[in-house]
Amino acid sequence: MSDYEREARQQRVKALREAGVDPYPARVGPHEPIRAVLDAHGASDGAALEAASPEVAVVGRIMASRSFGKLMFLRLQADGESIQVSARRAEISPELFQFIKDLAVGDFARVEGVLWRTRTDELTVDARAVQVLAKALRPLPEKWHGLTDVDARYRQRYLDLLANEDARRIALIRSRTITAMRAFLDARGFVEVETPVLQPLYGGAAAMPFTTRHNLYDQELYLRISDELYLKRLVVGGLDRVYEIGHNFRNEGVSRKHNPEFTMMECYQAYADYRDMMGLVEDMFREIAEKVLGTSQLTYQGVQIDFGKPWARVTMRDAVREATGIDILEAVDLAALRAEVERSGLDVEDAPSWGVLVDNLFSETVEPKLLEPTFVTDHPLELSPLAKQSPDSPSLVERFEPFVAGMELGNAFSELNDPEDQRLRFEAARRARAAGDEEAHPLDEDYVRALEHGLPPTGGLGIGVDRLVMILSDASHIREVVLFPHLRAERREEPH
RNA sequence: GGGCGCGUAGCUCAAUUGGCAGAGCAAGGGACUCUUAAUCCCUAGGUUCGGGGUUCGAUUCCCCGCGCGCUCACCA
Repeated sequence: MSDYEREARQQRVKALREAGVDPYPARVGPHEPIRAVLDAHGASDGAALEAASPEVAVVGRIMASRSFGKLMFLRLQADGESIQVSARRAEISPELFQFIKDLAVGDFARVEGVLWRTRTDELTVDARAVQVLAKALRPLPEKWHGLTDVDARYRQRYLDLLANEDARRIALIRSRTITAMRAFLDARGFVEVETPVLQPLYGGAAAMPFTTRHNLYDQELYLRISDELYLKRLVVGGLDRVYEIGHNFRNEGVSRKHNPEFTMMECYQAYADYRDMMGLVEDMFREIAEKVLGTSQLTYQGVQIDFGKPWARVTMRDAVREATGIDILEAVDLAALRAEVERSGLDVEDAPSWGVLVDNLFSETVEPKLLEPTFVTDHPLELSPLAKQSPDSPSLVERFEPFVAGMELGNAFSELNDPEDQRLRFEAARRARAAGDEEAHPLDEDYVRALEHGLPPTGGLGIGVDRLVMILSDASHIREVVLFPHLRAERREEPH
């Protein structure tokens, strides 16, 4: 590939070295944040600055450069803040002036100088001394179209962050969201823990795992698809309120809402049930939105969302009945439900079991309409091997999923703590597995043993953090909220 | 995995019916003491994603491959 520009930049680096200047020095001279300079002098007018001639030193990346012969302007940017720098031939030596001229857009520098205001009243540091901090060998993206190539934006996120304000905004919203989530849980007495990512047996969700191996123990391992079973073991152990924010890995499709590696917050609260967890979600989302955005009201992809109000609550049965006229508790087995679906003329994919058919009905007729924050409750038992059976209906469990803007943001239930029931559920899943359902939950003997020692009644909740950040940042694709999303392997560029 | 679309200079994009591959920005040289996408002159920069085919001639048409996007399926 052609590297005309790169060679020119390498020449500059070489010239600096030959002149005895380290282009990548180990020490940065004294300086203050650009924000501090703006705060201290942003209100001073030109006359006041001229009288005081305040001296400042700032550091940053050179984002723009405009030269007028004996005068030049640079824009220095650091940590999202920027300030203009000037160099005036009349004020400094010819050597220093040339040195500044030889700096390139993309380079890092420290500038000591005197504050003044230009004719356009812009606060500007007039350089008196300049230290090169790091030379760039490749250029920044084009300055006003920015970087729009989607693939490049994800593969070289650093360029995206430099060129596109929105990328930075989303990264900061993500950080503040997680900070606010921690603060919320910490304040309620939840203990943050870390459980294994490498698991000898995966569980806690219905999904295909990534597999790996530990050489020394000659052991097959899985990257976790969920941390649920470990967190509940901790509740058995007396950590009554625990949570973990971490990555789960699911060896499945990639879509607007799915990244194979994603961030999940799971929390478990002893002596609580799924209704308590609904209250927790309402409080948590309201508090996070207020902390991150300053308001509980927001717009996601044109949809108005208000986390200040209580969420709508609807059972899966009522939601499906309202959308289709079919009562899933009247059509109690697969044959009956199939007949109902057929009679209704709905375009719903057939399924191998009653529970899956209910889920298909729900996904296709209800889910896209759930724009307002809504808890959908009481799912088929068969789809929920870790949730407690509903006292009102043997075919349902105490479970809910929070939906916002048609997107499922999590999952929660009253945790199944009856070890014998748990064993039966696992065995049912094992039969489904034997019948070809690759995603059926594997039997975890050690987990059943833990339940046998006693798990108190416990409410559990998982929240898809990436999707929550999508909602809060109005991002349409999960890749926008993951700094380095999963991509196909790149063909390696030839080394230079 | 299926369908549709896209791939041209470092970046953002053009290129008539199939007829000399271009512009802006960035880069190099020059002019310029008030710019904010500065302006002006000059220069350089291309395996048109890769391979094959049709044709006198392919960025353009066809086939295969690669990559990316959208979408469907999958993902409770």
